[in-house]
Amino acid sequence: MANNLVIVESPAKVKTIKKFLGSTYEVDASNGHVRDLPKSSLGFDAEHDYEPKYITIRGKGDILAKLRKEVKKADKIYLATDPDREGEAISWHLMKALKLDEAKDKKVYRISFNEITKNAVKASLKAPRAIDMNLVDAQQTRRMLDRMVGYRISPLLWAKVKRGLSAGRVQSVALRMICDREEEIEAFIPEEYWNLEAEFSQKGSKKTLNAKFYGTRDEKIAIHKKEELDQILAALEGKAYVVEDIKYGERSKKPPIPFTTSTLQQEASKVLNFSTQKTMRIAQQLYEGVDVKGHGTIGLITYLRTDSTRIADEADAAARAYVEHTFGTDYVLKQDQAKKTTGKIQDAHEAIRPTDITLTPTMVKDSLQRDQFRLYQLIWKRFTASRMQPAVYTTTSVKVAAGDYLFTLAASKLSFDGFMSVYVQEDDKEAGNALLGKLETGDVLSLSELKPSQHFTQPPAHYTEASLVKAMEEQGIGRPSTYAPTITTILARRYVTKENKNLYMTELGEAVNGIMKKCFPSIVDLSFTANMELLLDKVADGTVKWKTIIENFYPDLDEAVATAEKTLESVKIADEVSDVVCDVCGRNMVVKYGPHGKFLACPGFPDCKNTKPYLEKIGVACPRCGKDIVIKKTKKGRRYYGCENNPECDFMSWQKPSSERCPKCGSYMVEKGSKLLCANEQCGYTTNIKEK
DNA sequence: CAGTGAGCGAGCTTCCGCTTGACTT
Repeated sequence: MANNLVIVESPAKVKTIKKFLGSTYEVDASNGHVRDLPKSSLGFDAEHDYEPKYITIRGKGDILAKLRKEVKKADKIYLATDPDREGEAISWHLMKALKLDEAKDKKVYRISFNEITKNAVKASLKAPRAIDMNLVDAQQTRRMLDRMVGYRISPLLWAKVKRGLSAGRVQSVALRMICDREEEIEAFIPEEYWNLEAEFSQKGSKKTLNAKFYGTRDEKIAIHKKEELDQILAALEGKAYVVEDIKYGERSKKPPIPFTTSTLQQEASKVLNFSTQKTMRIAQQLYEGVDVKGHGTIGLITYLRTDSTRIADEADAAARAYVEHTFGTDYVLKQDQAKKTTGKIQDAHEAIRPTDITLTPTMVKDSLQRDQFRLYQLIWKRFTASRMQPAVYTTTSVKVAAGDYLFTLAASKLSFDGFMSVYVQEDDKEAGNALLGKLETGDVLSLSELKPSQHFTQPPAHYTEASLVKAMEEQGIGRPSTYAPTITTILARRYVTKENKNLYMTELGEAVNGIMKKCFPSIVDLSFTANMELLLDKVADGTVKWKTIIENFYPDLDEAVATAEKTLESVKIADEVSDVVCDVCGRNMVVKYGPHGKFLACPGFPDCKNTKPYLEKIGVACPRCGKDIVIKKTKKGRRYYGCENNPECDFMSWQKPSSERCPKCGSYMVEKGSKLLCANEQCGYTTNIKEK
């Protein structure tokens, strides 16, 4: 009996695939890449043909050791890493690291499947092939270009700006996009404009109809100034509002397509207020498996890092059956509509969907933590909706004439909810006009009020994590596995800060972006990655040798770095000065960043090595001793409030103390959400925080 | 969701992409 070994990337797949293949197959995972360029050096020598040097990635030694043992026992080895550029390279590295190319007594195959279903996995075994070295070379090119950019430019930033900084093909462009947007916002000049609404009353109802000013019969008029508005208002004085034309129609709204990593991150940010990192952390938990009562431990969603909207045929059929059973035949998406959501041919993974649609959010609610439940519910609803019919609105658009002017009135009514019976997005919720009676041409409407309103055009919005991910995806920059980590990096380098949900560039970020644009304009050009991909495609199809690309790129980069080293002025970013005086030498202390966050240091370093913890005052006096209350953090990073006079005063509180006093017992009060609670539990007095 | 609270820390850093933990911002 043959002993077979199948190696995949993700350990979460192992159990499922083992179940498909039976006892003659051992299945194990590489946990991603196993070898890489060394962390401590460039990893290739420009003088010696750019031959890359690969070593085992730290922490992957044990995994390789285990794989070696299993290889020993096997006759046939199937390299079943993901069907994409990185996956092909992982297979090649595995072959090298496990010395499979030297084991003459064993057969080694490359197989691939792009969904974890029994059919797909079984079929892959029947179509084994050799490793595609062109594809591997494309990956090596990508890897080396990234290494060159990152490891040659970062040290320049250490020398010219500050230690620990970094630059890279992806992060530097992400930063650039944020900086460009901020420049647009600063350069924006708001323009005044006016809207004019006519509000009509409807017989026997409090509900009004609202028509928008359009212009004359011949042209649409935009109102820019108050004077223009006043002229129109004067002309409208005393005029009758007559229905001149009515059109009835139908409008449909398409169901959403299933989630990819990027759209999941965007929607989870919008609906659940999750950061990209949080979304991925919780999705990973759902993917790895949760103990669901009555089902044991099961993975609730498919793979979470994907750019495909493709759905396995089995899952599509199951979803249609579920929708038909639950909502009725009318609600099932017509077959031809669904085909349009099919992704590219070579996508490694399916869309993100529930593994079993019959496990409804309600059924698993008790087995999940709150955030797990909320994210699962979002994914479940989105996928279910994607297999459902469009929603249909009947629409009425009315032209209302008043003298020479025209108003337009649009009303719509949902006539078939379709997918919206499960999945409603924010922008679907806004209420429009609801037409109660029937209108006829010639009807005179009774005007209750003319409502002019002044507006100004708005600058583009700041990027949020979600909108940055969307923009990066549109530009082809970064991959599903790197969107969240890239944001974490530019935040960690303090190029960017996050306030509420918005990303703002810092002085440091602006300086680094300036250097990049000046010294490496082609690398921070938004089209750099797209051009790189075109070249990599040529390597993948065998028309260009990978070293040709490297040889054409590196000398130019080398020269640009050398020039910058010579000509670029050092940039000094001043530390933020605090009002805390150094008790050793009397200078004002400055804010520094250590591994645990901010701290205060003497600007005289290294002569004066005095440091103090950074304390942020909240402007509230300590209820016990009257000194300032400061924000502190526990070892675990949780925020609490304490007295700056600690340890003399031991006042501490989890909740934010308020300067208000309890009117009932005179004790101090704390804020909790929008409530103000008395800190004295026996008292129990609560009130709402006053609006300011 | 409930229970939960500290005093460090400034010189060898850095890339992207594949994967999962360890351990905080």
